[in-house]
Amino acid sequence: MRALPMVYLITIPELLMVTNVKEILKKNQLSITESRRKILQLFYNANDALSHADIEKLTGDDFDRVTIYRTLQTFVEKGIVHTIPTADNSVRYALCKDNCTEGHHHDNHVHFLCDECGKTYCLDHVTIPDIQLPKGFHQKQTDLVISGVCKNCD
Amino acid sequence: MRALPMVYLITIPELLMVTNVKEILKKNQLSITESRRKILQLFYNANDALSHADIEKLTGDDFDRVTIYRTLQTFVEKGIVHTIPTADNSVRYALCKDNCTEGHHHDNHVHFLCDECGKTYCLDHVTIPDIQLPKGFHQKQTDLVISGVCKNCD
DNA sequence: AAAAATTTTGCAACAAAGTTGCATTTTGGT
DNA sequence: ACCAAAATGCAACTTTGTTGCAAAATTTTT
Ligand SMILES: [Mn+2]
Ligand SMILES: [Mn+2]
Ligand SMILES: [Zn+2]
Ligand SMILES: [Zn+2]
Repeated sequence: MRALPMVYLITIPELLMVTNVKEILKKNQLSITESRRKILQLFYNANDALSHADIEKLTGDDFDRVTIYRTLQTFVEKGIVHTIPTADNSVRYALCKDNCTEGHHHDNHVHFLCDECGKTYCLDHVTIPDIQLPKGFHQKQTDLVISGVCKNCD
Repeated sequence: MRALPMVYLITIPELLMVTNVKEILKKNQLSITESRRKILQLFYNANDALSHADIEKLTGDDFDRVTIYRTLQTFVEKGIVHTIPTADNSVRYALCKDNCTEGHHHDNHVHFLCDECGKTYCLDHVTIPDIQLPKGFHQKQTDLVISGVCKNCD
């Protein structure tokens, strides 16, 4: 009989992670509530963007739908997460990695949507090129979303 | 008393325009119905993109909401109009000017959304630059939407 | 540590947006 | 004019998002 493969179970001390999230909330002058802690933690655990529906599923019935809407809105306002518009009309949210501040986002990176697995990626190192607009048009925000097949579904 | 300003009223013969729209429907192997004719005509009259809500207002209660949804869906499938994703999660539709065919769109131009007047422009002459994606990612569709202040609201 | 002030949450009610099934009407072809 | 196929209208339903307000939780003050 062959030996079973060795499995290393690494447990990350929750206290550390929670503290981390707490610090971020404090830094942004937000009161520490269960919903904000848990939802922000979800973003740190996920490696892709989350929709409102995703969060609703992941949190079960811990929180009311309205609370999730308001929490996401707050995070966007504070520059903690940014929104990603999609062609199918369902906004996703992802952590801001650039130093975004209250009311001012700097996430000028490209977003990728996989048609296969549905994942939304922040391509943090792919920046949006400058676009020359016709006379009279003044640019404030630019969203570049590419869809196709991701590296996992390749 | 000053003379009133001269007003030139130009009436465009409806028959001509309708025929034009009819031809486009025929070319796309779609049966000529009142809703398709009227909605397609709306797009030819408008110089900016239209949302489902816009069309609902413009057509009054001529058609059911569901018919408008289905008509737009058909137009998109046939390559007559293309969708424009927006940050506020409301899809707009605009005529395809490139030679798009059934199931294959080629509208790789930039879209502009005015924060002031809410208009959506197809910047047909501003093309989306090529984006170099990380290994393993395969590009199918690209949407570049810029928001700000348009030339009219400047 | 307790009380007061402020903020956040959950609930209910509502509005807007979109989908589906099916009977009726309209369209295109003979 | 007739028939088959396609499109429409209607009803019912789901999903998504918003608002007001009382209750609960958090922060600040004492
Ligand atoms: Mn991003
Ligand atoms: Mn366009
Ligand atoms: Zn994928
Ligand atoms: Zn404008």
